[in-house]
Amino acid sequence: MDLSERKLKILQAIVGDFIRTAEPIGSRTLSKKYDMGISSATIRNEMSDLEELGFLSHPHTSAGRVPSDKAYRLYVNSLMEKRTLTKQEKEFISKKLTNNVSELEKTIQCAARLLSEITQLTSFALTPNQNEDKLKYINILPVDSSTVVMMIVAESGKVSNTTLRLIVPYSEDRLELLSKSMTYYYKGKTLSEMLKVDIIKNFKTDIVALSRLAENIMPNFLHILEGMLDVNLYMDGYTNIFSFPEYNDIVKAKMFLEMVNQKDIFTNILINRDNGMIVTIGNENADNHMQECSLITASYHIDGKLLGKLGVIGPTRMKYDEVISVIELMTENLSESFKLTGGNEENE
Amino acid sequence: MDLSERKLKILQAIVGDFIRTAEPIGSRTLSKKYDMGISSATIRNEMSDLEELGFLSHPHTSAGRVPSDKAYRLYVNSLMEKRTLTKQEKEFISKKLTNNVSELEKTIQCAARLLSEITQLTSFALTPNQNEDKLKYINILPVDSSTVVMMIVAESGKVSNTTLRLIVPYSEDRLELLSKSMTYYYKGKTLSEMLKVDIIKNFKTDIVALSRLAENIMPNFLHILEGMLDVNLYMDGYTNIFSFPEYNDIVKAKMFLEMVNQKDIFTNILINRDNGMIVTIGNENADNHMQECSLITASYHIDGKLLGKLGVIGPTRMKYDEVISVIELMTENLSESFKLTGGNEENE
DNA sequence: GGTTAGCACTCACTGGGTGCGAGTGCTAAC
DNA sequence: GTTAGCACTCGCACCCAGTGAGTGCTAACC
Repeated sequence: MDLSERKLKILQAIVGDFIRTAEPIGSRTLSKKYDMGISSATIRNEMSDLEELGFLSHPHTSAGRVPSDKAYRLYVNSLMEKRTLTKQEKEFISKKLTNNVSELEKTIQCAARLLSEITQLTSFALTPNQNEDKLKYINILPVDSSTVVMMIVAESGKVSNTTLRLIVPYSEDRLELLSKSMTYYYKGKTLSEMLKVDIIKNFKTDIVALSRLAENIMPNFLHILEGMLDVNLYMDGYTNIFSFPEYNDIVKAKMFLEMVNQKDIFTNILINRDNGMIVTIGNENADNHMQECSLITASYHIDGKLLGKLGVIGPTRMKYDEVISVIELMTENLSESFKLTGGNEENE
Repeated sequence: MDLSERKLKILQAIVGDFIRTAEPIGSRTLSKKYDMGISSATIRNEMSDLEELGFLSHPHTSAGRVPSDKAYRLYVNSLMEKRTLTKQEKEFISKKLTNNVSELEKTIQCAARLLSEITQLTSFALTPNQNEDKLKYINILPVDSSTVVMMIVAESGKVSNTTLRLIVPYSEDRLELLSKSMTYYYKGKTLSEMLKVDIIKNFKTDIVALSRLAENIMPNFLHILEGMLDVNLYMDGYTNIFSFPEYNDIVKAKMFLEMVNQKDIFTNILINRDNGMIVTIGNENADNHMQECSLITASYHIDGKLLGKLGVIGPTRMKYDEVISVIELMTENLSESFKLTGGNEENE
């Protein structure tokens, strides 16, 4: 199954050209464009072999050849020359990303936008999964006679707060006691562990005096915890798909847009993907509606722990070399900037 | 310029039919479908008059008539019968909206989704403009030796917090003093007033002992304030546009999607619109790319003060009666539920 | 045996031609 | 003022032939 040097060269030329032009590549075109020292007839024979091996296909008898998913896979794995970004490009990216780094969610959103601008594809960024994040403290502060703010601070620096209107009376002392007790009780537990414990029951028995207040607050507490565990998906560049001639078909464009707009499904696919740089091409994607797309994701981390994801989705005919390099650089930049500034972030 | 009863009836029939079918309406079709007691020839004469008056137009000589923007305007203003929603529909909407009312942003996001589901159009919801919201208090809390959480609470109940990494040392006392001083200084000022004051300068002179700490915190403070003033735009149902045959043209679909995806521009258009139920049809829209669209917005309020907006955008051929009724009901519901639960919200 | 020139063949695409049908505008009669 | 009748218009679907890019095969060449 090892291909000859010449076959590889031909395949590389076809994939490269097709990525650029979206037109099926003919043998004569190839022989004229690249001086390989062989005639179009010879190229035809080689192409025929490559087709038999599953690397190329024919839209119809009298058309040129089109690379298959298998060909793209070979291209990505070994034929493709990794694109090294210029210093300007690198600086541009890191400048844009470190600009307003003080807010995690906004930086991630900004990364998605930047990625779609550079690659001209549909991009997405997933905020970190906070499952393993541990509780630092809980603070309940008075706002007015019936309103309090509940604030949950995690070790990563993530903060969540919610304004609650209470139906039972409270005093500042009691609020403070409740905050302290809850902090004492949960400190060091991960957020998902906290969700699993039957909080209300435990509190009822432990701190009887506060039970009514606690009963009022606890359901909200659970709700906030759930909100903290949610990952957010930011997407950008939906309409970039229109610049690909293969999506000039209204039905195809519609299907693509409907797919990427089903955020719940899409988020799930992303969450369940392995970490690191992952490229899945066409039929390698499990999802039915993604059989004509390639999905590239990479993960970034915060203090080496919480993992979020960043990537693009587009037609299988995409500039893999460029896109991979850009995503690589961006995830590095993100991880770096989150490490340096620590938890300097605004939460949701 | 007053139209005869008969002309109005014909016009109403044409607009109604065209909204349903998207097909130009012919005189014979009309005479067969509606028993008006006049022949197709008479209808043709009336149609010809209506065309001269600018209410109808001809795609080409041998096609039926299509309503103009002027006709839609007349239809919306006087011909249309207001659609009264059934009890089931009303209950469905209010149930969906009050479901997770504890979080303002999420409720608004949910409203946008619901609206696009019901109307099958592209919907949007704008979070309230917080310009007039006044400061309640500022609280800066320690997280670890170099990290603090800054929390800004507004009178409406809106809370914003940001984790800051400080480069100067601090003590709990100093943080508390700074919080108290800032609160004292800004309490009762609106958020936009706070932005305008040269905060750093004032603080340098007022509280000399804390100047270094304040200097470190102030730029972030400004940044958070700006974030609190930002309105958020939630949109949903982008791909609904594909269900309209007039957008089967890939160029049109692309233009529409690119327009609504330019969130900055779109947000601006929405912010600058009058409050209350506003319908702009086709060329009544100032924006160039909206000449073939109708935009319907209504505003909801919170405690009778902060105004947000909710609405839809779609082809001029839309079910105005139904859409207007739904939006009306939803804004009422939103205003109501925000009033009842007060500031029971989670901020961003 | 690999390589190449030559040639017949395939097939999408384009553009002109045609018939159909829905609909109009006009006219003359009611 | 209303209506029937009729010529006319024009988009649309369909057919058909010409074009051109590209293939597959064969026979000759190195």
